[in-house]
Amino acid sequence: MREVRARPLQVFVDRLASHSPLSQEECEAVLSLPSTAMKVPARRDLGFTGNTSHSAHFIVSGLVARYSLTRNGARQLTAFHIPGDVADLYSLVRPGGVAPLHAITETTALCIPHEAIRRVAAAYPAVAEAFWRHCAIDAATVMKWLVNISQLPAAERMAHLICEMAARLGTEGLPAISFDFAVTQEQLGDALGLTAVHTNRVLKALRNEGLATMRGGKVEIHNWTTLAAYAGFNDTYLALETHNSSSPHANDLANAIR
Amino acid sequence: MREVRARPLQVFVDRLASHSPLSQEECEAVLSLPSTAMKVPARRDLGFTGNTSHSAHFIVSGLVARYSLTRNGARQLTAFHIPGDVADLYSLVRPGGVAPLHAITETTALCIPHEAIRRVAAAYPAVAEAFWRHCAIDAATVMKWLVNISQLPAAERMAHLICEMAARLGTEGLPAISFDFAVTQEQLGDALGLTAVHTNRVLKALRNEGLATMRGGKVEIHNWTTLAAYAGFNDTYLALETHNSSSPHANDLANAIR
DNA sequence: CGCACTTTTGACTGTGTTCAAGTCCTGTGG
DNA sequence: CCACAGGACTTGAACACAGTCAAAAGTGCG
Repeated sequence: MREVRARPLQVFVDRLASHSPLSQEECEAVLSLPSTAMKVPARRDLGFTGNTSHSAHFIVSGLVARYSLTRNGARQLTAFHIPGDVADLYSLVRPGGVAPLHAITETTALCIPHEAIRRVAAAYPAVAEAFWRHCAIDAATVMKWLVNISQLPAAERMAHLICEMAARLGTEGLPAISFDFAVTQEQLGDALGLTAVHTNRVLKALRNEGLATMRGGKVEIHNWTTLAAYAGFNDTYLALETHNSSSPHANDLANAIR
Repeated sequence: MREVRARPLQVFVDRLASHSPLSQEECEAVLSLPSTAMKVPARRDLGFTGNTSHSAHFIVSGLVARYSLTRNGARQLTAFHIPGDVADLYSLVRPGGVAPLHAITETTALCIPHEAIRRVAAAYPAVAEAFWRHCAIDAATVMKWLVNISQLPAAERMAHLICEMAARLGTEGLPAISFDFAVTQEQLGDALGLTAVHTNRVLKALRNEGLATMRGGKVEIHNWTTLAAYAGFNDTYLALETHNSSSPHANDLANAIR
């Protein structure tokens, strides 16, 4: 833990501004939020005391998973968080019901005290709404995972997750067709509700079908259109680039697929 | 559609106040929100124009389900909404990404324009936070469904849903041990990710195990403690009665189960 | 170089699906 | 009051997707 260099929250502001219109002053208010940096090695939880939280965690770098455990030890991942996300912004309104966060790769995060966030949200309604929307997009993603896990066969679920990560990691409204995604097959299975064995078989099938390859922590999408069609992927729920989009046609393209 | 009698939103205020501390003035502000009543017969969607929404829907009476459809026509319910819920409060921050709502029984709802809600939220930060929390509790429920559908066998999932509805429909922190839940087995299956056939078999099993009976649109819980233990149910995620609780021991009891 | 973890593959099993038929229940019209 | 129709519910039998168990091959790190 150490005090942080100038403007570390710029990426967060960019993310908020991508889905919510914010004035210069409002951006400044978010940028000036106090924060403390923490570095978490791979395969460790970001520490909470118990399951009660007093600060939110902004992801600067790394890959983080939110998860839940069941009685019999089964693990279900409920989100992947990438740089620019505040992994547990919802903890502001549900401090006693936070799910644990696990650093999949080495992660740098900024802890932002709830009171500071609440102060900014109270002073700037548009910022409060942006925070709320940030949470709502996360909720929409969870709902999509619910529908997919419940209704899609394993291979389509896998393809959909790959599309989702590609869309989120992409820039300028275009999905990333090649990106780092350093999850093990077991973690991937925990996200998709599959065993590691079946995850392996599904990845093999996607590879053989020429849709996507996932190996050594990297994803290669062979043909975005084909993969997205196979997965039934439509990026609307991610609310990417609805404001100030420099390439609005990209969304149209993705939407047209389905 | 007709203009509405005095204080129809009192139940909503009560709900908000149950999880968020609100002053008299803040309660008044919510109560004075403009609204238009609508009555929807059973087995009809609450109508939206397209999937874009300009108002939120407060449920006065009836049972409403939120759902998503997949390409191949499969249906997944993603929430049950009971009186006191605003079924689509999140539509305020994601007006273009709303999921359809289906009236399972005859339903009376109040349409509240987004601008009016936004105005009150901007004027009263505590109200904004209460709205945000209302959405966050819904999101936590969806996350719980995700974990259950992905990780629990069918019977435990069913038991968990029965516990959840009992807890939500209960009063004074105590779960309802007997309540109306007029879903068909097909709808129940759509909520749990099961076929109607298997739903029927699971209900039969729960009946034979003496855990709960569901018949004719009514649920009877034979032994709450046994059922909750069987389902691994813990009501924390529902954030019931965290403020102004007249019987705080009730939560302790429920939490003690797990 | 050796140990631990991850990935890969095979064979068998089981939970839940699919297909099919039959029963119950309720509302409606003769 | 009864016949009928259409849902909803119930049950059976066969099947399939994914899980379980087991073992081997690959990978990376100390």
